[in-house]
Amino acid sequence: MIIAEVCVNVTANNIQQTFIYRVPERLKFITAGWRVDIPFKERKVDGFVMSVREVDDATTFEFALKEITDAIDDEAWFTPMMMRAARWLSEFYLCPLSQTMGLFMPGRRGKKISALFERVLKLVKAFDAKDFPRAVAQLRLLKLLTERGELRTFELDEHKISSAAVKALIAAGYVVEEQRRVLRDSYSKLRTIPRRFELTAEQNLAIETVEESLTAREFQGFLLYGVTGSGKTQVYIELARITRRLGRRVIILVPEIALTNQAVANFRAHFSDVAVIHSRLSIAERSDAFHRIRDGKVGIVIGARSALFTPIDNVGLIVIDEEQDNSYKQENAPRYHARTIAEAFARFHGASIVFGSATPSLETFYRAQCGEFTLLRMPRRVLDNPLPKVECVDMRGELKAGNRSVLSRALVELLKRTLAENQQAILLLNRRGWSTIVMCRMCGEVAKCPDCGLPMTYHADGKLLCHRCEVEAETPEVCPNCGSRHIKFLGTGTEKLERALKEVLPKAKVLRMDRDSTSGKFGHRKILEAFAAHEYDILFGTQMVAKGHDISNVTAVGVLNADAALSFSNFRAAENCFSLITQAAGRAGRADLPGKVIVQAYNVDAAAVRFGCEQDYEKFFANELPQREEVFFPPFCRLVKLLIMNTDEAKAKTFAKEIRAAFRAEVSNNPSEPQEVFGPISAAIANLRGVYRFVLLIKSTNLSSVRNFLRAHDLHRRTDVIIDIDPTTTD
DNA sequence: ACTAAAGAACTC
DNA sequence: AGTTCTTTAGTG
Repeated sequence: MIIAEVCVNVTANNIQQTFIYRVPERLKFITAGWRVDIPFKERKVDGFVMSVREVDDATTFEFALKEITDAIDDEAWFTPMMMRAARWLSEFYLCPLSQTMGLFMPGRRGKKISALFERVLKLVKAFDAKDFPRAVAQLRLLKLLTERGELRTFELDEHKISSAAVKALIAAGYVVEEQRRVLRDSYSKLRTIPRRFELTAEQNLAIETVEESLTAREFQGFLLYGVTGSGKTQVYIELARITRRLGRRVIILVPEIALTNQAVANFRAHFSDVAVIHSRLSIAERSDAFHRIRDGKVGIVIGARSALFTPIDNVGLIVIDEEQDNSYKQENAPRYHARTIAEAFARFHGASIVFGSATPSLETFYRAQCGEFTLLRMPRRVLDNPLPKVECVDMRGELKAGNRSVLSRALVELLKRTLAENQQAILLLNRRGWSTIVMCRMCGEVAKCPDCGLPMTYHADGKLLCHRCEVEAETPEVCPNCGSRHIKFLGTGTEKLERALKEVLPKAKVLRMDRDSTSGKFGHRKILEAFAAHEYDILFGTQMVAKGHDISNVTAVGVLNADAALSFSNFRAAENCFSLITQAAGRAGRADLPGKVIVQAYNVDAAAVRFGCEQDYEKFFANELPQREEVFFPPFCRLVKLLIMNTDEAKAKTFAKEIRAAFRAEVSNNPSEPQEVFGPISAAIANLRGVYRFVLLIKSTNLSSVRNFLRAHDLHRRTDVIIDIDPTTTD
């Protein structure tokens, strides 16, 4: 009798074990990695075969075995490496195996994705044109086929060839029709012209250093710390070339879908076997990319964090570009960090991993400083382009001088000068919408999201929108609290900025880029292409205008409300603020034109703003690191956030306190291995649709001891506790 | 004593 | 998660 160990694909925290099913004779081809249909309790669900083994017919189990109903695909979906990775993820993040296996599928549910086929006509017999004196259409087809070798049937219409003509030629034996699988790839035409630059000495040194490790085929980590415009992409491309030459594969990760275009275009200029993976591809398209990867037809996979979860094997190099970017963290279950996983995968493969950034995360730079990773410095821009000049404007001073606009006088001046010289500008304002707060002038009541309590943003369409949970509401005409009609719209978002720009610079062509203006798979691309083609003078929007792209005619950059991030009670606030200023400033003057940047802030003395304007990461790091040590936060510990939920506020709080007490009692806190637990405090969303939420924050230098504690108390199997390992926020 | 509702247990 | 089994609260 053949039995299979099956991971049942139902999302439930309390199912953490696998189940045994009998494999019927007709399905005995099934091996580990197959997706199958199975009965589960009184339901029909899908599952993943983790292993298969033969047992004696007389073997009995304490439970009655059920039979696998059917196989889903035509081959095993999961490779051994995918299953190993899923197992590791499930252990590391304490989440169900079904959830982490699900990461490796194009769609969450175990549905077979149908392949797309096209019909192709081919010439198989020589012909004599004289034999077709009246059959003009037939002759046209024969000539086309001679020219091109083959013709796809959907092209017949445009050549005015009827199906009758085709039929006649097939019957006469000149032409055959074949079916061929089409692999959908909407990025297939995207590429740039390869630009060959002389590599700088620093680039060469970085490449040579990593090359040694690539050749050794052993795990090693590198931090490529290069200022904006220092040519990191060129280094990635050369490293990919070396890796491919060694017969191994490459994964390139970028933080956001919007950044894949640029990366794909750059790599396609040098490599023909590039696949793109990200969550906005259609399931079919992603499935076809999987197919090409599984067949070994892909050497380089580029994409956002989900590009880690493909059937790729023999990986020699993983690159994490802009490694400090918080979008690498998945905020819903499974709550993984792509940087952490990439490192683990690189160890599995014996691959080199390169973390790239102009503003590395404190964690990664610290690890490099401690010698865990090799630090590769590129402190100069390519072609000796200078870093842009940054001027910091104190907005309190503007207010005193009577300027109540969002745009400082210096910035308006800079924009006018830039446009007069026929150059372009980028403005960053990290809030979308019209105004960020809607408040009653009489009683101070602020419009808040009914679901999560976050102040709602007023949008130009007249609606209120919650930016955390997307809830929409009508704008009140009278205050719901006191009935007053005096309602104020405070704070500035990108929509209001648009009007301000049009008032000050009526002739300028301005283009807004934020989540609202970039819907669709290629929304970002269209905007960036139009701006790069100089159809617009000023590109303005949220942080997506600051990320990664390289437009050579941009000489001016403005960062509005640069210190806004500092008002968040997040231990990473300073880091985020610093990095945003530096990244935005880096967009200016990348070619032969020098750049000028204006940073507008209220809190101009804050270290993050000061060092951001100096674009001096190492000074910022030296200033920030001791502060982190003092308050015992990463990189000096790991964080584990527990979110405890209950409709009864007191019950939630009491349970949280019980966990805290148990932790203090059971987990050692010797000085060599400090571990602490804080809370319970009310979560940022203190009440979500009637459910109270409290946070316990565990700080530890030993993650596995925390994991053991959580497992011992079955906290990972509960539905009223969310475990977030390495969270990005602490509330 | 009986019923409805909330909680716990189970799924090969 | 979804289903069933078990305990508890509510009713007169």
